[in-house]
Amino acid sequence: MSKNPYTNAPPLKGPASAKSLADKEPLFGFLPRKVTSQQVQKAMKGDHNPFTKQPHTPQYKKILEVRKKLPVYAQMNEFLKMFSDNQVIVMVGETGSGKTTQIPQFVCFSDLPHTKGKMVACTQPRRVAAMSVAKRVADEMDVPLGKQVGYSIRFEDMTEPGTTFLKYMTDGMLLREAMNDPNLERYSTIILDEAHERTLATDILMGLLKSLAKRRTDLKIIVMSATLDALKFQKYFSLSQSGEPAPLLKVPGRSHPVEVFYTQEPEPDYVEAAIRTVLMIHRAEKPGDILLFLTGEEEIEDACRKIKLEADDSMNKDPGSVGPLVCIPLYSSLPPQQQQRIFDPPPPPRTPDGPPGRKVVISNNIAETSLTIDGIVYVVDPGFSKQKVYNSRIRVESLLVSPISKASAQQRAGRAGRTRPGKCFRLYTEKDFMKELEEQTHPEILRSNLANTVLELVKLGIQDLVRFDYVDAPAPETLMRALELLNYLAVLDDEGRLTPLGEVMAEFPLDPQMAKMLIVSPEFNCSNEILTIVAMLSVPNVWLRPPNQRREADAAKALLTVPDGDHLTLLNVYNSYVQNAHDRSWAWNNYLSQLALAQADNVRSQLERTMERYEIALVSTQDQRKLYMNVRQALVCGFFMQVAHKEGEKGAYLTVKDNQVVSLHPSCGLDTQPEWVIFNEFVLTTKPYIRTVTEIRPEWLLEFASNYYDLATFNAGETKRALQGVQNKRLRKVAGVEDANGKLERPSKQARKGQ
DNA sequence: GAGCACTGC
Repeated sequence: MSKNPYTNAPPLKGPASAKSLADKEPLFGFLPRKVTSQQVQKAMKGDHNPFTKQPHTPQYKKILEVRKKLPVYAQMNEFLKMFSDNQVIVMVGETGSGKTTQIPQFVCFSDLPHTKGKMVACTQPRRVAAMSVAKRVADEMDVPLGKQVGYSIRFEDMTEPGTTFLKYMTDGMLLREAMNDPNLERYSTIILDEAHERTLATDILMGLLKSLAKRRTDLKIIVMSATLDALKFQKYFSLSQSGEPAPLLKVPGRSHPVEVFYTQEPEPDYVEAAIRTVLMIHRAEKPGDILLFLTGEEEIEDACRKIKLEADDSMNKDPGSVGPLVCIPLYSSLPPQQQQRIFDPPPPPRTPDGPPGRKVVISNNIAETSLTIDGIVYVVDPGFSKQKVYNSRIRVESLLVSPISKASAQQRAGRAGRTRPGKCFRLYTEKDFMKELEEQTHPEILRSNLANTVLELVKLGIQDLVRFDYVDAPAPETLMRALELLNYLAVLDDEGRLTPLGEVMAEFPLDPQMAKMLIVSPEFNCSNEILTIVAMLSVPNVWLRPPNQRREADAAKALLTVPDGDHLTLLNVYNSYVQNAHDRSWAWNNYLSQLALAQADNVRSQLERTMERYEIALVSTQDQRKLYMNVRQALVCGFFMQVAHKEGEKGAYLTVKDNQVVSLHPSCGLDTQPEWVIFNEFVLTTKPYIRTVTEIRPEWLLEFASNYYDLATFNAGETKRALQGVQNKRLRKVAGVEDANGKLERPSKQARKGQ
């Protein structure tokens, strides 16, 4: 009251009064990791920032009052005691408990990282979360974002070395850091948040931290999770000899009750049932917005149209009792401006005293974790989502509509209770919920191609991949497949150690095939172009195709298409974008996503910086015909395991060695059906397709990937016969050379010879 | 002649 909060110098009244000591040294008497909640609360109450010693801004105390109401705040003492006594803690807290914002701050007060030149890290699975939580916590701690509190995500490091002591970051970013600093020396405490999501990066980090905890007994670890699968983490992090599980701190959530309804019988058509349920809610339930979960873009857009039609119809028939309804689709490939529509208020009644309007958001899983929509009172949950599955036999990741887990269903229901009590309509029976749904969604590590992960693990110094202490161990076959790929790419030697090439490859945030072709591309005088292609392949689809302008979009695409292959088309698109000065309207007029192109630009410069660091030259070839030839050869050096051979005349292709029957994807721009093609992606939709396809010559396979194209390892068949013919011709041509097999590790000489 | 669950480096 007596002090002007805007003054910089606090008035010092009595020379040695307790008050002035608290101002000058708010953390006086704090013993690292032995701090009590009384001490912390006293320091928080003071007029000066305990970490900067600056006077607090006026809003600080207002925010503090809000923080005090969070459930986790009441457990500060319990937490600090547990933090003092243990190296590893597991915490569970439902949404609204405040754990993500408060626990890292409690840790800072106890750990005092700034006094020892260390940091507290808190990981998040998503970039937006890392950014927005850091901003909130900076406000709460009354410091500018990027100073004492900061965040670190790909493309953006909002931290100040020497100043930042609380850092929010993506899990992938911490994993990257671990590759160059296996002991994570700069951190005194590491908090893994949202561990229940079981992202690949969080799973690997848990394994690393478990072993690091034994080497660095000074490192504290906190695993935070939303659901009740805490016991698994507690047992996993049981570090003591006695095998006692890590201690658990439970924090209650703060949300409103949600009443759950099930169907009496299983629904044969969940989309139809979902539409019916939404309309039923609209007619019969009190005001409040609806969230409907479906699986993909097409399903969502389709349902939107049908609901709109039916709702308009029913309002026109019965304007006295049915209000207007707006349908808002939500999925990530929507332009941001359209995604913003989910925050629009519901429509007003048609007449001043008519029935109120309602908003229904129809979303895929993005609304389950990544985005929260306030005002949702009703959730309609058909119980399905698209999930990634990995088939190690044919090395293909695909998306499959599958039943969700119980944990997912609970998360979805919870979306109805964020602002007031709500209702959740599950379009399956209670018996199915109890008996058929898995407890948890399978962790990503069990559903992915692990080529990249294995490369990361080897780079992290893990020698025995099979015996690495995974929270959930992947199938040995999946690991073998990954090792096989890395071996053919010459990333690993026969002892499973990184080759010098592998060392460099691991530095690139790319799949191994792409990293390989980028690194060898200077040998083909086209690293400038391969860099562009790699960047374009690393971002979402750049082609826009609005449903009512398909013909125009296809025509625009045809103008940019290079008939030799889709990879070269991507190169052409990027170059045209740059020639047109990165112009937004140029992109728009050509039915291209400016957002994706800008992202490609960003990725390209990041990769270029890494190339510079490892002195990988950026070179090009002037003659376009020669250039395209060189680019296609470089593609072979990375993607020789993704080749298909035309069989017969009907347009069927057979993938090399795996012998999968595939077709060229309709988006493919090739003007003929070449005998040999290299592809970026195998997609399994209505049938198996290969996407982003470029013509190659079979002799390049024998020349640049002789290990893989050792014909003795091929099953008899059309592909082998064709390759045999090419090989015989080559042998005749280079008569006098005893061994025509090139060395995979040294494509350079082979390549130069070919020019 | 068909997509594109979502993240992350």
